[in-house]
Amino acid sequence: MDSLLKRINLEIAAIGGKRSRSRAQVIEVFFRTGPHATLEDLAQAVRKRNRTVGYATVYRTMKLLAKLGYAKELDFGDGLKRYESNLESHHDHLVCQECGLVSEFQEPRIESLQEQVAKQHGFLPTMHRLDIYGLCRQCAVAGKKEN
Amino acid sequence: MDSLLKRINLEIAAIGGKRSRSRAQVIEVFFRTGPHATLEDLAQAVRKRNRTVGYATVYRTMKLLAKLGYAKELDFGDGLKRYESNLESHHDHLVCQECGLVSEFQEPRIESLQEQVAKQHGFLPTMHRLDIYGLCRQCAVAGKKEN
DNA sequence: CTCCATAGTGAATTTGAATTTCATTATCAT
DNA sequence: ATGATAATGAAATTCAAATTCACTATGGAG
Ligand SMILES: [Mn+2]
Ligand SMILES: [Mn+2]
Ligand SMILES: [Zn+2]
Ligand SMILES: [Zn+2]
Repeated sequence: MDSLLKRINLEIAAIGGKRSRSRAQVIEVFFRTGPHATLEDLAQAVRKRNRTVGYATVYRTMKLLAKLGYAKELDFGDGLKRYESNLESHHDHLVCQECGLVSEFQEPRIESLQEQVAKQHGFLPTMHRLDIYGLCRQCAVAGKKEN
Repeated sequence: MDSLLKRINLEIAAIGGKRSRSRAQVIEVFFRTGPHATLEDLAQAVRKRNRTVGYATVYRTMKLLAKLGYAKELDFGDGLKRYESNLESHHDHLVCQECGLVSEFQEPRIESLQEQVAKQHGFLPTMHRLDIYGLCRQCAVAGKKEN
């Protein structure tokens, strides 16, 4: 974590940036917070530790982390941007439309089929997004009982 | 097309709605326009035919078509809502990050693997979104030449 | 160390697509 | 025809996100 922050600061310096306490705090909170946190979530968590940090800095820092490749921007269609660490391996998402639970999965066969599809279209893929929406186990069971 | 509008009007009546000239024009333009049109695109097209139609009516009508199941809302992450007809069969999208070209594909093996994944997680899927981002054939070629 | 160009900050403001409001008009069952 | 109410369009509002700007902090040059 400390070495991670050091590495990030090096990269920031490499592109002509300086260090700052606020930004370091945002980065630390981000990597300590669970995945799929909204900007609001992150801002709350940061400001709980240091009230003086402004929303703008949280927003700017997350954009920066995304640019450097450390964070991924997510959008599950609820009008809120979410972020997750890009250090863990690639995965896709199951999003519960009832309770908002987001779970993750990996399916190499889907990944490879996507590559095939892209190739067939002469398309050079750089990323993809696969979100499956529906009801999580809990909410599916609860829904059945209501009938 | 005419019978489609009639069918839609019947469904609208069934839920206590009335008909209107403006709405009929929006619906007609929507089904005549290519897929993945933004709300702005649709509003422009409608107003080209009839200046008096307000943006609000275009927006409301598209939301209504989505609710009735005739239109699908799309979001390719550029901050603009897009709509496509839901009468054609399901497909996913290849989105060029350079020129904006959106192409479509169907891959039943991916669809079926998604079902499997959902089932494994006790998840009851209602829909999914798979977008592959990258460079279309044209832009990939153009990019190579620049190096 | 001191200087100082410039990156970073946070409060406040702005942006911009989408939605909502509201007074008016259009639809349609009776 | 009448009246209840759905639909309209201009304008106002919403809201997350981005931007502005006066000020502060950083860090390389000398
Ligand atoms: Mn995730
Ligand atoms: Mn499509
Ligand atoms: Zn759930
Ligand atoms: Zn292209």
